[in-house]
Amino acid sequence: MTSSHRATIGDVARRAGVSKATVSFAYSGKRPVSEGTRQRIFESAESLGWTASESARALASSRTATIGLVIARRPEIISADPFFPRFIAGCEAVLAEAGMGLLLSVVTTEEDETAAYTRYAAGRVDGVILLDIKHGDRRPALMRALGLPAVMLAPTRPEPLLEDDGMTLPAVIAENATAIHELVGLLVEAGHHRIAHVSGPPHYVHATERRAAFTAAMTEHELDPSLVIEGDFTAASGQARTAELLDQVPRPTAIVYANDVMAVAGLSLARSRGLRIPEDLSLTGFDDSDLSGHLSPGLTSVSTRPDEVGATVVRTLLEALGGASGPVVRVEGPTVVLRGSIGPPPPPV
Amino acid sequence: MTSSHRATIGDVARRAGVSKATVSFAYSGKRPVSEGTRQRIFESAESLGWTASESARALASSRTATIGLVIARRPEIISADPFFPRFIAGCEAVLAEAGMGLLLSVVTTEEDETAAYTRYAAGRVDGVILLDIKHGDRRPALMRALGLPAVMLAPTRPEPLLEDDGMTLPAVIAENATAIHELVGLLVEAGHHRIAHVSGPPHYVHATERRAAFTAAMTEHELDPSLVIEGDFTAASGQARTAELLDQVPRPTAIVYANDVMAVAGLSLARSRGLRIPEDLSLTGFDDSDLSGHLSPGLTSVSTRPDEVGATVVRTLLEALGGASGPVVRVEGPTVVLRGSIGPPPPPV
DNA sequence: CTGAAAGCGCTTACAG
DNA sequence: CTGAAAGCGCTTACAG
Repeated sequence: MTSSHRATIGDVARRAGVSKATVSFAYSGKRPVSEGTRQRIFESAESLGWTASESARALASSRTATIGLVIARRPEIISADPFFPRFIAGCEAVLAEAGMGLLLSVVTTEEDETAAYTRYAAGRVDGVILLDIKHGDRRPALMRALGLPAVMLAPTRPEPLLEDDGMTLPAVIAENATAIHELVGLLVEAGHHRIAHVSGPPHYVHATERRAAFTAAMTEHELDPSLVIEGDFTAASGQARTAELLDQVPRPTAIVYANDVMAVAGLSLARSRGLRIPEDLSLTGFDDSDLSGHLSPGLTSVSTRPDEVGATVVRTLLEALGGASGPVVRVEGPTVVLRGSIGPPPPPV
Repeated sequence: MTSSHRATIGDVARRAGVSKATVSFAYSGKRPVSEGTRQRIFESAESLGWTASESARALASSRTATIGLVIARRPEIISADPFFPRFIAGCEAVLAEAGMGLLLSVVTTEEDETAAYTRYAAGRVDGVILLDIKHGDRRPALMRALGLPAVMLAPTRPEPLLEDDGMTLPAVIAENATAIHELVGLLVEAGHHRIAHVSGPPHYVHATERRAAFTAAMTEHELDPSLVIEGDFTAASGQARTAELLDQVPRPTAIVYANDVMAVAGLSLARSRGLRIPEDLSLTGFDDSDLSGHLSPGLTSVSTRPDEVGATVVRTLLEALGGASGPVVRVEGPTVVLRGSIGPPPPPV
């Protein structure tokens, strides 16, 4: 209140009658400070409304207290995916506790993606989170070139991501295969034989993992595993691929979708063709969006706990920044959420 | 390549045979630099792989080149709202061009919200974007207390947001009323009389604006404007409120929802009760989510161009940071997207 | 058109 | 338990 400008550590030190170093140590705890001195410092800081300048701290300590996240998807697809907001909320919970922040970019081209990481590497973040890992993903190499610490989230440790020298990036593994196996098992148990899968885009590791799990599960049950058709996670593809499947003779009695949006679009299309859900057709989604639980009937889906995943990813990154070498953490698998969209198949004609 | 550590402006200056000042000016353009010198500087920088440290730049120039966005909603609701990802993408487009970044927080309590803004104010951002303005919103006062420049996005300039001294925050106005009027007009034209509205939570200015527009439009057409029922933007409320409306005798022949998710949940419920869309019931949403266009039938909705809104908001904030005083920018209103979910009402019984 | 130097507000060895 | 001082890597008056 004495000055119209923002207080600095010097103002606090002067008012408390100590050195700037002592003020700094009182807050960081990196050196013991006597109780009385601490009190005076905190009081001075409070009455001056002082908080340390993050810019100055960043320059002096070479730590930005910020991590970066670059999402490389079309905005429409992000908005259809309940994963991101929950994931980010999970990240934030851990970051806020550590007094850190999240720098976010949404990009659509590889060029913009590289530009974003490059800007991040210019002293903007301490490390980054790599999502949506692709087969042969170029980002691990880019991270190394930029000297940017990173942790990746992937359904399995993808072999092509091993770096040149054999070192691997820290990773959080969140597998999806088990849930797909469970879904197929439930449908088989209910009596289904012709089960189809609408997959995600094959360049994503998580999409091919779900697809491979579907094929494996069908094979295990000695059913035809070839009813797989490629979607791209959009509502448009859910609608179009479902139309193709429903045109087949005989048509599938159940469809396992790689995400909820495609499933909801498919469900709507099936209904518009006069099919009853689940009497004529069973459907399952993936991601457990808020909408799925409140459709009529509800959409059976898979909850992936994105908030826990986000929290774990950030914790892993912070450990890696702290010097822990290449930890690989596995988070608990997703769980199936059973709702009214599945039932026994219709009686054969 | 000569050193294993990151190059600094000093390294570049030495290699190019100039002073650090000249390197700085060659990049900022704030002082003329001869063409030959520029070339040598850029070459030196490139061969050293130098980019200016953002931390140092921030400290020296008192500009963080970062803006902040705090979203105070439950993650489930964010994920149901196609607005945010597109809005953020729109922000990014402008920010990236300016070499700036976006710091994002997702919070659920007022306490965490305040904490987030407080951290931002500690030299983390140059300014913030205020979304989801509420009646009597406390944030303008908070921004002033923290000395944090801000721009707000609101459907109208809300009077309670005038600051104490009569100064107002810069604002971007994106009104929704016109589109609601249009929707009601379309339904009336098709022959509907009993039209209901499922609103958003009344503390939001944008929710009450849509609601008020509905009431006004109904009154204009000399129809009963009282069929308004309060939702909260979640699928659950869309389902529950629709159930209540369908239980009324006589029941409404058309429902105008304040967002798409509620409309989709409502549509699904109506169908599960054996109602045909649009023969028995017409429905409209708001936001134009990717899903809406690919349901069968499609959901008539309102496109709000969130990307343009985001870009405009950022431009307005950057102008304000540049010294322009309290600009108020109006962005083009949203447009109705007509799809199969509306038609003539069923013949009276 | 260019340079030498102060300064941004912290952190952290060094010294006591 | 505490202080004086150097240093983080830039930007920007001041001077020529």
